[in-house]
Amino acid sequence: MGRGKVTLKRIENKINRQVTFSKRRSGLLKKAHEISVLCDADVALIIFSTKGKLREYSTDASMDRILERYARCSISERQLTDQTYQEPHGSWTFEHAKLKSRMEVLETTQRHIMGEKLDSLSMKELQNLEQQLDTGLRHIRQRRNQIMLESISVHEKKDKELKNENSVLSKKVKEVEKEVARQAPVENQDRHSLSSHHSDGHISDGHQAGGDGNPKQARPTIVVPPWMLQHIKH
Amino acid sequence: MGRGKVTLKRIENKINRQVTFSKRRSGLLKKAHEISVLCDADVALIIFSTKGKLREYSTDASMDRILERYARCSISERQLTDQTYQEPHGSWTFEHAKLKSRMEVLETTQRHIMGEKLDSLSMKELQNLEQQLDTGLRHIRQRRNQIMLESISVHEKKDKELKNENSVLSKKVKEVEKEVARQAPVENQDRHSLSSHHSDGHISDGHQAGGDGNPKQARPTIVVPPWMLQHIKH
DNA sequence: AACTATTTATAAGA
DNA sequence: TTCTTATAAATAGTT
Repeated sequence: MGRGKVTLKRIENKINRQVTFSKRRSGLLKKAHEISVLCDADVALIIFSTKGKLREYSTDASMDRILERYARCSISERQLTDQTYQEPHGSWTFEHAKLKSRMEVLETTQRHIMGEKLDSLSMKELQNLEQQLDTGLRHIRQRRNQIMLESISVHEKKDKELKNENSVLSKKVKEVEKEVARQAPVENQDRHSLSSHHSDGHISDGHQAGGDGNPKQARPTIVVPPWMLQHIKH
Repeated sequence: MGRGKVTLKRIENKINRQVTFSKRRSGLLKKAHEISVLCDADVALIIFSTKGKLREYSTDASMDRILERYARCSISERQLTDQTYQEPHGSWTFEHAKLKSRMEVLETTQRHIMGEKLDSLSMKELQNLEQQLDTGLRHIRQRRNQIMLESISVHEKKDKELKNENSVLSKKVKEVEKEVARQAPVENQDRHSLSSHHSDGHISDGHQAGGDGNPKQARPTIVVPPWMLQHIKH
């Protein structure tokens, strides 16, 4: 639309470029406004000249609103397609809006995961969700199981140590009693009752750890409830 | 530029508006690209249709860069021109930080839910998580099941309708054939082969819907795979 | 999705 | 920048 055809290439003549820019810019702004009004569309247009001068148009002059809306859209799009999404540097309203919308997405997902607001999901989405949760749950159960088994084994070890200590102490007590009985055999019944009290104070799990008896036989039976075992797969 | 002049007013006819929007949108995008290339300008254009569909253009496809640049400009502009310019409520840096930390929490939870980074969780936390997930998963499966059953019942209904239609059509065809055979019993074999071709063209799922045969008997057996049933609890 | 009569945008010139 | 004008481009209405 002009006396010559245009080729899509940077206009090298500086003056010419400046003139064309000025003309086209107003044309573009006008058309942006037109489509906005005629077709009831939300439009945002930002133009920087080579020299950095800014001109803008936005439907209802609400640039912020439209940019926020854009942020929401572009974020949710990215979330769907780009798993390696990273926050860019630099912060301002737009970043804030993006952050906000990203959080909304996260919150919605969280809801879905907890089994709320499922009506909006398609069957395919539900299936994906289910599979992810199933996998996650399996990992969690594995991990919990591992922790429990570790805890059990720690307790067993401690138990064993305590038993050994106990048996050593028992032996010592017996020896001491023997010694005492040898050195002062008089007033027998009084001493006896005293030593039996001592014995009660010992650490003991209710059965007599005999002398140097094999501790393997003394290990307590720990019952693992069936629900703890039902997810062990390896 | 068209057969009629445009008046700057919302196009009331919906179809018309949609068509005009589509045309003008591509025109606008083209012109945005042209000014960007011809005049070496930085342009960002965002267009939302009435229905919320987004189309965008930005120089070098770097929308974020341009929007950031816009933000810088627009903020410094506001600060220069608007003496009453205020940071939005408290420092928004603070707001931003709060938002960010909240999001980190959400993201961590999400991770945990997906069965990642579980090492930092205690057994109690794992147990809670497990229970929540289990409940959520149950809801999700219930919902998916519901959707599937609904879909199945819709299909069954459609199927039944089609069968009925089919049987009606079959009856009609037979009657027509009888009529034809009665009115022109000559050249028997030719007519016969013709009518049998007709029959082949009929809508049919492979079994002959006999006359006024009971459609209930004709209903196909829909096999529900076991994995679809395993979570039905009511 | 094409076509085409018109309107609109704009390149070149002043 | 602005005005003019010839011409290219866009597009409204139509098929």
